[in-house]
Amino acid sequence: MIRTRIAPSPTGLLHIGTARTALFNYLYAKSQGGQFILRIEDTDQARSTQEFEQNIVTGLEWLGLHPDEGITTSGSKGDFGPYRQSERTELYRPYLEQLIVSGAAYWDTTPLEEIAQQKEQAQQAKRPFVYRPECREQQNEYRDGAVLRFKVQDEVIWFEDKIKGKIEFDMSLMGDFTLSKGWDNPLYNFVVVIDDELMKITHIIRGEDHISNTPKQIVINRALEFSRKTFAHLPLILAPDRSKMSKRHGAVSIDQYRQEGYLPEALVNYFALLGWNEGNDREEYSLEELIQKFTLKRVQKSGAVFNIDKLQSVNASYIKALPLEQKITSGVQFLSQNRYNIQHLAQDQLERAIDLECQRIKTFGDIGEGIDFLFKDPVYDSNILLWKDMSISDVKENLEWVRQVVYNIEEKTSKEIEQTVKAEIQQDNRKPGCVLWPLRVALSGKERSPSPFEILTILDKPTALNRIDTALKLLSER
RNA sequence: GGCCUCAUCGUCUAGUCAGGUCUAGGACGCCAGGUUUUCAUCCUGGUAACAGGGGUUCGAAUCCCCUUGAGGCUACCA
Repeated sequence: MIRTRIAPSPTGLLHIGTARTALFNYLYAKSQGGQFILRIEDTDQARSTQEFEQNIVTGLEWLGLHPDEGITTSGSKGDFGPYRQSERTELYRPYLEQLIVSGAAYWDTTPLEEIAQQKEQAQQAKRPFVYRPECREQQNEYRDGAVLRFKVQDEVIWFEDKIKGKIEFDMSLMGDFTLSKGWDNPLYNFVVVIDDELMKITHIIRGEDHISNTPKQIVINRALEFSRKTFAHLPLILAPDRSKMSKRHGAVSIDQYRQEGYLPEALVNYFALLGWNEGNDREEYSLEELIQKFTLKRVQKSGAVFNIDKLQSVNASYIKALPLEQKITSGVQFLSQNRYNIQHLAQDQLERAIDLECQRIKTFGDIGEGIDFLFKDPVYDSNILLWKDMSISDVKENLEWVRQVVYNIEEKTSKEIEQTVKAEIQQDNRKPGCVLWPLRVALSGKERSPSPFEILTILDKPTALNRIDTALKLLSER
């Protein structure tokens, strides 16, 4: 059974990099009929919080990446828990003891300052610094303030990365690294090996910033005689300057995208294509389709710049493709969130407005700006009522004329209204633009908006006539 | 500095493993045209790349070497 995991630290909001790594773990597990586990790595008690954990767990589920095991919004589940490292401390001690007994690890009380000094000396002498203290060969016991170090052997450690291929490390260049601070503070590289073994993880899929941790974990894993793990290191998501994505580059938390009105399906689709493709031109995939098609072999080797324009374009097409009910649900939610007075509109009018606006927006966060005139009378500069080189009297004459047309309209759909109005225009020998531009501006108060016919299907007739009167009044005051 | 990784349009990428069908394809962006009263949508077209240098070969984006560039890691954080 293939088992993969995502093991975030709750030291911040769910990061897009973490989400993407989770997605690839999820896709690989599911494509192989395996399981996907969510473990919380909160050994760093000082920086970890409940809130961040909650944010990560809900964020992943919002994306549709439901773990088979581990921490979920409805609590912990699975047979290999606990799934929070902070609740696993007593599990680690026997393995620490085992490493000491087998001679693979030793206690070191060398003060930190002394090591730093040695390091500096080596650097000044332009020699690589490899920490191998004399006490590594002594049979020693725990003393206050001691750290447990792994006794690194001179050898070449290599592994076959499923994405990058063979990667080798000359361990004679690596110093003895720390496994645990005293008995009670086991550190990342040690803990992760124990947890992955105990949770029966088979494939470790993570960001390539972990490549240099891999040889450490391999030697620990081997010293403990654990089963071999398969590694796959994902290319990183990069900021536009090609450096690692961080807060200074703008929105990096899934939460932010959620609040701005991105769809989880769009995010998933975009992230999947950021570093993976099927080998053809296809770009649209549901989560289910990704599971069908995903292979580690087709994951890109190099980092990918996160491009917000592309994400927006993907999101826009997902919004357009949404079933009407979902457009309405999300539309209503974001309109109220953005404090638009949607009560002013009858339900069916509101629904038409949202459906209409979904053609134009890139994110649901944008909804409202373009149709605020539906919720309140617009305030605008009367100059924009003038189309091209029309005179004020010309505009007034056309508006007065079209007021009568609007007054007589009985049709309900935009298409029917359009037909009727255009027929009238033709019959009266008018230029469409001279009528329709001022009408549209009078109704919307905007230079850019949906068509007047669309607007007329949403505004009730008294409001529409009222706005035309307002426009006429504005023109008279000039 | 040391170690590791990577390298096709501005960006995401197809093509590289099994060299010729590549005057290098798609998407986003941008530009132009069409539709439209406007903007958006939609449709059509265009723009733009094999990092450089050596090999190997009849033939290299594709294989090899070097250079250059970019990124990651270098904790008693994860």
